[in-house]
Amino acid sequence: MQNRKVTILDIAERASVSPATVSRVINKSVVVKESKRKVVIEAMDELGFRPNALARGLVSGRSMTLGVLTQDIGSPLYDNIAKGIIRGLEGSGYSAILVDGLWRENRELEVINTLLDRQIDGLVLIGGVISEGELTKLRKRIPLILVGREMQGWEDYCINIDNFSAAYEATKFLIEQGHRRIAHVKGSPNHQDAEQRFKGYAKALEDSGIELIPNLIFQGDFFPQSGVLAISSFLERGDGFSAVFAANDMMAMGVRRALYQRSIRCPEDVSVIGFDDQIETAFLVPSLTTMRQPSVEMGMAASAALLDVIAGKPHDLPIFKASLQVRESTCRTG
Amino acid sequence: MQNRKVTILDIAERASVSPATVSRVINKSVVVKESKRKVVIEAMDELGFRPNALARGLVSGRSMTLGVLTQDIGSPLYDNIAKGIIRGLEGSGYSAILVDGLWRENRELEVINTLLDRQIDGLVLIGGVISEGELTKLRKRIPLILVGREMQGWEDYCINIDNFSAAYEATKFLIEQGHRRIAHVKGSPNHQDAEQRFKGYAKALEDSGIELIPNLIFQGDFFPQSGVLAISSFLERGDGFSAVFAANDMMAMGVRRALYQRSIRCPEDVSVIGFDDQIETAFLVPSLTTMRQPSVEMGMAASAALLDVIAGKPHDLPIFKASLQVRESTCRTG
DNA sequence: TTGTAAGCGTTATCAT
DNA sequence: ATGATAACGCTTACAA
Repeated sequence: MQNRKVTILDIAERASVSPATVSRVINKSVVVKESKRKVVIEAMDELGFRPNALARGLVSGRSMTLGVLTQDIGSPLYDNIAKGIIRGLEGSGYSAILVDGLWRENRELEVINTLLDRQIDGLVLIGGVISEGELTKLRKRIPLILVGREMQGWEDYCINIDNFSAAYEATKFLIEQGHRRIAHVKGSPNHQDAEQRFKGYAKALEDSGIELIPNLIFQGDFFPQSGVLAISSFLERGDGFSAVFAANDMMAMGVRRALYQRSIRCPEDVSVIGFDDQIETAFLVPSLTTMRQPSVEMGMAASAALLDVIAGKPHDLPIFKASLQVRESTCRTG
Repeated sequence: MQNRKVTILDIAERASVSPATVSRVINKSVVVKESKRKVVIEAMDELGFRPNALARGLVSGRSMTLGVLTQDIGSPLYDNIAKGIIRGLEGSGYSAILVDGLWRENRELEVINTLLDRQIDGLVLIGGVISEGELTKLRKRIPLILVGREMQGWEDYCINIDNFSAAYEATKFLIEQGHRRIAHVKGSPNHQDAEQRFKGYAKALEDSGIELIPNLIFQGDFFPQSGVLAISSFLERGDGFSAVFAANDMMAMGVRRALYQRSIRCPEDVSVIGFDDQIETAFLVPSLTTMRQPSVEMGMAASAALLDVIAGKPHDLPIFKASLQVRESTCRTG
């Protein structure tokens, strides 16, 4: 399509210097006499030179590329984390290759391999179900940061909110509002955060001397439809409830929808609380009470930390906390 | 971190063949005698060999990488398109580098340059505000597909729904339901789809002999809050309305919310129609009538077409149409 | 069918 | 401060 690629040799020739000097100018690695530097810069401008990142990566061993393994492009939470990661790379010279693991370990391992083939300098894993054994192997090969997932003995490289405590707080809030029969819509099986949220919910009930009723627990999948199904299930099984804690906002929307269809008022008859605080929740009718997760900030922290790790600098991870956003979908009862 | 990278030379030595033969086995480019092939494969397995994508790209001139320029990671529509693109790459050997243009031409051009530096084999542009002049230059340099954007004389490489017609249809639907005073919340300025939707709206009114009332048009930004502000504006200016057409679903949610806060019933007092059909809309209360846009499919078509273009094969683009999803937020009036 | 060898466009290691 | 020159790991003529 084009005449020919302009290389460092062309610049060297035009500026009457050696290729090495051109390289030095590009990389600002060692000082080059100002007069030469100027000629080189001019030559690069005139010829429209752009360095070939592949060649640089090959010889330098640094590809300036990071891998990002997400699990579900299109999920509001994960997309926000990814957005934060990519935003955190701005101006760093690094780019991100984004791949989708689809919450399947085999697929995850496969796409990680394609990332490694591309000589990525570091990797961010968002969620996922890769076994700890594989993770242990992986972290020996490449700088690694986990977001939305935890791993024993690897705390310094994990960015997460405390899902257990957050769910505990959400449930406790409902209890303080006088609720005793609190249903729960679980997130997808095998998702660490979903498990933690369930456990926090259970513990809050226990600490308040409230019995956990299996009929009031529904196995959802983080999509709205499962919130709808949850309500059907609860109603069918006949154990009354005055509040529902859904493990994310989309399921909470489904819950709210199902209540409406059965003319059960929210929050007067049933309070609903979600999780994540995706942007839409504040605009629902009624607006949704939820646990906010600072997803974009978490993503930014992830790339910042990863860049430090790659540079061999000490990194520190901010502590992220979920925060309760009380809105209209919950109220006192009793 | 690791002993040393296993290269093609190690394999060659271990299998007692030349590096070229190993390469042939990897690429299946020419037939290698089965016995040798087997030894090579074995050697690769035993040593855990993985080819270096940088080296391959450098010498072959094919990086097996595509660039994807989106404008707003975290936006439901764009994320779904990106999801489709990435999904469409599965099994092709290509990976995607995702960058964010933030709807700013300078930023877009800058990140496109970083993509070109990385020797991408093709580029998908989702939306964006790059001038046609720049696009013309760009498409001479690299295989290009546009999604969610159109360009004169470049129709064979653009994937889009007809926003004008879709908006026309949405507005016409409201008119057929008896509405005459139909407000419109516009999408962000300079966004091609927002402009088209506005034009379709205006044309539908015109064709039905309904006067367009400037006070009933609000300049939004595709975020929910602008839907809220739109209602304030309409009410303040005092021109009555019985329906609102928002240029996307998030703004429609804001509209719905604002109506609720003022005790204006939806749809009894005011009908609301959105655009995009993001997953949540079917679960709202009331569920939202909207124009569905097959975003994931469009993304998949984009990568399929791009791969064809790169391969020098003829490509054809399916025609995508928006489809009206009638739900509860609209009803007859008058 | 296979091997040899010349690159691909840089950076990095020496000297100078 | 600068210039040769050897890598980096692979593909691809060209020979054989």
